[in-house]
Amino acid sequence: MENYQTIFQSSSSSSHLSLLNTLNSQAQTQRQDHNKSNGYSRITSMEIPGSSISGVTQSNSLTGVETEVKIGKKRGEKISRKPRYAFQTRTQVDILDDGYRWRKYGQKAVKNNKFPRSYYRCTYQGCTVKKQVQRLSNDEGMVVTTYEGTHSHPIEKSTDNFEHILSQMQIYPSI
DNA sequence: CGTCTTTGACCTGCGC
DNA sequence: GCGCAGGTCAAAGACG
Repeated sequence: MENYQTIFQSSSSSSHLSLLNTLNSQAQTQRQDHNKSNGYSRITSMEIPGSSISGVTQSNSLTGVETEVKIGKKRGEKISRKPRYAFQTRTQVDILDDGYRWRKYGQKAVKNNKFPRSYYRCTYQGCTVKKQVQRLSNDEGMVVTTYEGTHSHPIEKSTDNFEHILSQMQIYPSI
């Protein structure tokens, strides 16, 4: 029954979607090439010139990590796969305002990390996208945001700052 | 009153 | 089989 959409609806103002869509396409192509079983099979880096997120001037670099996840651990359901993208962001704020509405549904202490990991789910009806946010203990200025799945709907609010950042992202094929 | 966060319990996978 | 770690659920409370 779970039908995870990977096709974005057209939205003229959704550069976030465009970017993630690009990543998704790349990831799928690379997945065919490298066909690793699981884990972080590919790393994508992005350089962002001085920028601000939600009014906080920070991020100089982002690192995107694409991987695949087995899901369906929900009480005996079938196992399927979802793309997952991790972005390392150097910022003082944990929550990047990416234009979507998120509801926090959990927080867990992570081993070897003094900061907890937070779990968020997109609140758009029918959207199953999740994200995890975690601050690195060995680099307190670095926040890792992991997106799981892709949005099948337009952004709900305008986030010029974030769009500006994304628009300047340069995607490197690999590390 | 609706929405969101907090937080402990619960479930599952994995390594030993 | 057991214990640990990661991920999710859901009740209760906070907040606008």
